[in-house]
Amino acid sequence: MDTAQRILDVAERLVQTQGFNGFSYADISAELGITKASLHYHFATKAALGSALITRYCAEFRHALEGIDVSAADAREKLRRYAGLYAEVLRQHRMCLCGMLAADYTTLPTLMRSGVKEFFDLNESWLAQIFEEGRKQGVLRFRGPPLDSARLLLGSLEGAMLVARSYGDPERFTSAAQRLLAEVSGSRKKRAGRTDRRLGG
Amino acid sequence: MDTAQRILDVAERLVQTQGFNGFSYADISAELGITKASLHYHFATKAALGSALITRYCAEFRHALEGIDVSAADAREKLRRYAGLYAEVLRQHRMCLCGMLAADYTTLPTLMRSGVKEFFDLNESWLAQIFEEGRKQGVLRFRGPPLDSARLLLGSLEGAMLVARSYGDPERFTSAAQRLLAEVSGSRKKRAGRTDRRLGG
DNA sequence: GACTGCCTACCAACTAGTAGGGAACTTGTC
DNA sequence: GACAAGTTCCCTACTAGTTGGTAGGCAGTC
Repeated sequence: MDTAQRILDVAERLVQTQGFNGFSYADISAELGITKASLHYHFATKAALGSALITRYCAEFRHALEGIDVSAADAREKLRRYAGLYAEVLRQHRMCLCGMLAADYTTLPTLMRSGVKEFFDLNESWLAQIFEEGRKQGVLRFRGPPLDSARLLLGSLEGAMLVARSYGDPERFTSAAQRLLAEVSGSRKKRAGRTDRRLGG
Repeated sequence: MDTAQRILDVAERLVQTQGFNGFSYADISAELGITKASLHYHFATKAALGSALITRYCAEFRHALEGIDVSAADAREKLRRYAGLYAEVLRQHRMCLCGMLAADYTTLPTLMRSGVKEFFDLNESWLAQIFEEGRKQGVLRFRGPPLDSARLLLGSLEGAMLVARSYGDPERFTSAAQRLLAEVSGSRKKRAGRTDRRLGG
């Protein structure tokens, strides 16, 4: 039905798997059985398509974060669910859209660049809020300002995804994410042999 | 003088800043004042150029790691110097070559793919060794197998680079790296207000 | 009659890669 | 020292295919 959405769906997957310079209008055209000219009708330029991609991704992510906010028990659980969001993306053999675009950053049109930063800002401020909340509640123990922890977690998850995807091994990610959450949230309990509940499960 | 090396120098910078699909032979040609045909004389295909890039990068990195091995005092200092390697790359507004190629991974020729994994393997095994050594010496305290810590550190540094580069802010990286090293090496000392010695300084 | 959503048929610029030639240097032979 | 043969390294000129993008038309719908 909604052609614009179907175009975005395909383009999103292509960016997340091949990068912004790794696909062309012809790829989308072939997959959707629609001409390139029609693609240009919906998204005049590749830059416009890219910007629309970021806008939609940000909105969806914001929505997911709100979902976590209302349903997760405490800050620790929220962080686990947050990491689960990434795990789910990786399970589809994809990289985070904006993580991928961060790699292509210097070749991106200006509008897209600011979109990528907005995504990171969104994530950082949400995470910082969770860290602050967790500290107040006594569930999370960490050094320094909440924003520092937020940035560390965001960057580390993006990087863990990046490497894990090269090995085609999501387990690399989940294992790193679990350990990371433990470190960054100040969990000091002995967990001999015990495996944490699966991320996002 | 050595044209092949100059080609590799330019190509390396282009990959590290724009990605493997973000530059062409024409870019190198223009910068070096040499024709595309001459480029093809030295590196028959773009795949061959890419593979040579990885091989050289791995060799240089291996050399740098050996340098750290012989000159750094203890495991903790080695990790600091290791992070300093990344900080130096970022200071040149570049991404780690193989971190960048990890983003382009699915579009890469097979030979390059295995090269990227070899780079990560090299780093992981070196780091794992350092963690093991540090644990034995009692300088490093961490949970689980050394290889897990190695993977966590590698991925996190790559990710911190990726994000910091988008903001054009190396401080984002160094700050995350310091915190990361503290967490991952089990440093529990109070460091109120104190700023760690600059990474790689 | 205007708008939507698609089409055919283009375009110039660029992509990696090839064919073939020529100047400069090195090497072996007399 | 002279000469030929080979090698190295670059050139001009070209290819087929792809890139993002455009012009203009046409059927259906409001």
